[in-house]
Amino acid sequence: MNTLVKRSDVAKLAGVSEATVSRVLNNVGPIREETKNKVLQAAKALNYQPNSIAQCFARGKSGNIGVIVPSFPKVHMLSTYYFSEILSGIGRRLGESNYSLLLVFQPPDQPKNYVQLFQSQKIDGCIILGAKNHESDKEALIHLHHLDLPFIVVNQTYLDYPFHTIDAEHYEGSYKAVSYLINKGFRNIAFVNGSNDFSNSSERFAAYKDALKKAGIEPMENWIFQGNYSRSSGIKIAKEIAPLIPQLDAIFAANDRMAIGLMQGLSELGYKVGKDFALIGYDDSDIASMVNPPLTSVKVPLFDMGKIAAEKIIQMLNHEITEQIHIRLPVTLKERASCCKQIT
Amino acid sequence: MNTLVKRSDVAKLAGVSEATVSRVLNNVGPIREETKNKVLQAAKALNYQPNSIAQCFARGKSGNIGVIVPSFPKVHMLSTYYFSEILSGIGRRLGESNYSLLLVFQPPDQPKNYVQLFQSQKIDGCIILGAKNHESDKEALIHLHHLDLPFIVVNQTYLDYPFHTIDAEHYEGSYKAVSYLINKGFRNIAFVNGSNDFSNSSERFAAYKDALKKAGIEPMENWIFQGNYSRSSGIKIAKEIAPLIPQLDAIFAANDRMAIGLMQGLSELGYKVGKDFALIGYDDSDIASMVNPPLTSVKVPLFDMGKIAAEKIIQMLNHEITEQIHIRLPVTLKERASCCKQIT
DNA sequence: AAGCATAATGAACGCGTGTACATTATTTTT
DNA sequence: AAAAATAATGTACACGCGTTCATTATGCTT
Repeated sequence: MNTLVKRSDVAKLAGVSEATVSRVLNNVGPIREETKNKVLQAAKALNYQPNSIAQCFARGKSGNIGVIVPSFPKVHMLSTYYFSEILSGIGRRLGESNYSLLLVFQPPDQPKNYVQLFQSQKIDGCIILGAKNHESDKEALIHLHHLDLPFIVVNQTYLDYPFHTIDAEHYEGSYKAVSYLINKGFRNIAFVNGSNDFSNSSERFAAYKDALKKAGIEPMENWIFQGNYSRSSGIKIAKEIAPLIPQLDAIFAANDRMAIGLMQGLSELGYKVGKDFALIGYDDSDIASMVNPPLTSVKVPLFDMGKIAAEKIIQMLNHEITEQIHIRLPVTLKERASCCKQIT
Repeated sequence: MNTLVKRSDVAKLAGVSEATVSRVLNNVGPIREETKNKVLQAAKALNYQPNSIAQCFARGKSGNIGVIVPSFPKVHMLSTYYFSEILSGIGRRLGESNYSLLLVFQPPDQPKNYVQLFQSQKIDGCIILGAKNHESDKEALIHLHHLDLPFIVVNQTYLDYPFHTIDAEHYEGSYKAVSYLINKGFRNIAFVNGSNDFSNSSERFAAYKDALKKAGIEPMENWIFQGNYSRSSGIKIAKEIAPLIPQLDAIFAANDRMAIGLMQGLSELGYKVGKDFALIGYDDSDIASMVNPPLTSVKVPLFDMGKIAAEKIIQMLNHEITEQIHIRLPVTLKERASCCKQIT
């Protein structure tokens, strides 16, 4: 890789001007077939590869889509089914495009400044994962929005702001989950939610209450718990929930990791899923089918959400989008053995 | 984001030349304190952000480190503890540097050409994950190596080639695992390996045989199975292995996913881990502690491997590395309940 | 065959930065 | 105080490409 082949080399070999080389390679303007062949042949002979940076510089675009991954203390965000699936989806779509995927790990405890990424021209657009309802997060997004920068938020809905978002029907999903339990004959259903920083959580909570009420069941204040979407929080809550088990039929957890934490925690205390209580998780992550009994869960099309997010960002960069994007994908209930408790 | 602030704007406001602005911001050459302050103030006032692309262009470097993620049909590679942990480690280290992380998903079935990424100046160096022993993979790496391009291979060792590699002590890890089983009194130990495309697999296999022989046990040809590191392959192999269970004490699986597949498959056939046979996995992924019984596993410092890979690539780009890198990190055995079978 | 429209190509420049070299201001040396 | 050394700043250009504008070749009309 001593001296890279550049456009001028190709031009010289082909016996044409640099402009012609550029035109041939970019397919612009009318070109005589013969010239075209000469150029292509020369480019091939020299194994010419346009300098991406120079192209970007000349075009005034980076050709990169930034994907912002949040960071939480002690957790490797990517090692979470949720994020990795979305990221895979994004990668799949971008792989089919000419854009590159710039992975940006949001440093913890630092004020978020996505605008800088645009100002420095590092990215042309960005996809934001794991945004919270915090003021600081919202401000960062508002800042982007005010500058009319192309970005899209995945799996987080902001009611008060017209951001472009891709989300899933978490209200419906949770409603389905709880209704499913009710239809199975369970009536005493606890709810273990994740952090309220995410709109997902609020939606799930609302649906939980509504589904119960619809069935004529009054939600019980002390049957509602709050974890942080981690397995350990599920284990912790298991201890609080255990004394209530005699009265409880079922538990609805806001994600699979917490559900598994509950399973494990309660199991240690002598309560078995599918026997002493039913359990339903959320996300339908890979682990749902690995535990015993397998976990009934609400399947969220995370991969597709990533794909669509990438798709939409590309469209935005092509100015093919005029209206606000607010896509919500449907979710489905994946039945497994964790809800098989016999009603007594 | 109408018109971006550029160096000339800062120079004008500060009343100095552009070169001086550049010098102040890059900390080169002697600068009068007063001038420095003027420039910094002007830059701040205008909220100046250097154009990253222009910088890269001028410097002749992209400032990107490419991370190559392989793709296999039907699997989202990232959603695998293995890859996501390594990637997180890489991200952590790069986040502390000035390099950006360009995530490159290797399209399936396409001839690999990493050189192109360098020729187009998209990346300055790269970290390759999931490389195989296939000719095509090796050729791609040899090509890189011949051109003296900075790259490092993670978790794959090539004996015949002087590539830079970061790996873990998989021979020792497997030896430990098998010896552990033997020390616990198990003597009839089956081995379920993953694809032979990976050096990891060969190492594990060799250690399995050696550990047995060391204990005076002759490895049995028909107690050796081959999966592909997926859970479904574990489930499939469970059917083959079931008839042997009466004679078998224990199974050593080359990764956790297959181990869990075995657990599930054998469980369906009536054989319980920790009762009818002992089971030990590999990777110590998050799922190991989620299953029941929890899976004893060999813990591989994937996150650290990623961190070190990034560290080394940065050093290579700084020309701080002269000798071949061939790091192998130690692994440890993580004991859990899956090896508690009572010897009869 | 002259005139004109259009196709095909070349020449020249800008993109925003880093930096080598030239120039001027300041300090040190004698 | 003059000369020399050094600090501080400015000028000019390169980096490799896309692209506008100018120019030349070709084909078509009358």
